[in-house]
Amino acid sequence: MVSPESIEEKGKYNGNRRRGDKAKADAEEKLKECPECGSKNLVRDYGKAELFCANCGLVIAENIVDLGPEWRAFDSEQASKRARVGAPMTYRIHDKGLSTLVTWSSPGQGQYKLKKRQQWTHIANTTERSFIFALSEIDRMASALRLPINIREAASMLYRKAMKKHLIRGRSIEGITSAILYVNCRQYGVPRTLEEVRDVSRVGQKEISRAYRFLLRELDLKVTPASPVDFVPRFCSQLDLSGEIRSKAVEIIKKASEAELTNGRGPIGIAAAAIYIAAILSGEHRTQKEVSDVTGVTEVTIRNRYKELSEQLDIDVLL
DNA sequence: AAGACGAAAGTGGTTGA
DNA sequence: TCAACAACTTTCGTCTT
Repeated sequence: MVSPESIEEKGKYNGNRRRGDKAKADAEEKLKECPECGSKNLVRDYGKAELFCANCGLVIAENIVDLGPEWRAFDSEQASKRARVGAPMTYRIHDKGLSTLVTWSSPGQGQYKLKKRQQWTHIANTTERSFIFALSEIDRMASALRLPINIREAASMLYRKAMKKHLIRGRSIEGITSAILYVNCRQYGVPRTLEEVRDVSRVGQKEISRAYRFLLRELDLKVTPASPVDFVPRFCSQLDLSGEIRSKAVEIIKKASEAELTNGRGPIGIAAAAIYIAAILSGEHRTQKEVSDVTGVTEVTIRNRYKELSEQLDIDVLL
């Protein structure tokens, strides 16, 4: 599931932790998985100072201490060399580069070369600018979607790849970055719905799906269809439902897929219906509207799925 | 008044000639 | 490229609690 690149990146990140933090690190070792859903996808959000599960969204700890980067920068030069996602630094480097280039051109070289050089720097300037913007957008959206760091890194790398293949020109950065996050969430088994991505994006759903299909085609990415099970923990958490209901819903989904009731159906609708049924069976009733609001599928679809499931799996749903 | 139900028409994406 | 198609949505009237 995890791409080789991100393992390398992670290794770098965890590799040389400062010694003084050993105690803190030990404390963190104990919290390796989510007590709610058992997922190991825990994310630290230093902005909000909390530790939460990327899978179900459960906040595990608040007011955690920011360990900071594992390196220390003693001056800006070092900082720019050591930072891995250094948008502001790149600005600074670029500034430097520009002025150097201009002073190099002596009067004797003529106007043509100077003009060429300016054109070149202009292009470098704008592509770099948009790249910086793309990275900051990836980070902003990933933050809003509460995605783990490995997905953010994978997203930056995918963007870089798209840039190398010249797929960005003439397309909106927002569309591409949104689509990239959508892809990566799926590849890492923590799928977000298209609506969820759209809500944190600055472009509409239509543009995101267009960019999504475009990327799949051009980079021939393989994205396995999302499983309904992947959505269950997060939806249950958002509906404030217990772990008992979560496992019941998963059980229903498994039976449904064995009975081939999931073929051709949208995974989110299946998840929604399974959760709806599980909640009723466990006496923690949620209305179709409540489930609909969280999952983004309509009540009609929940009804249709839940009818199919309850009838064909012989589940008696007594209200 | 709120929730559940289902019919009917509309939408957007996929598929196959 | 176009039309058929399945899944899903929108809308709305009706029934139940």
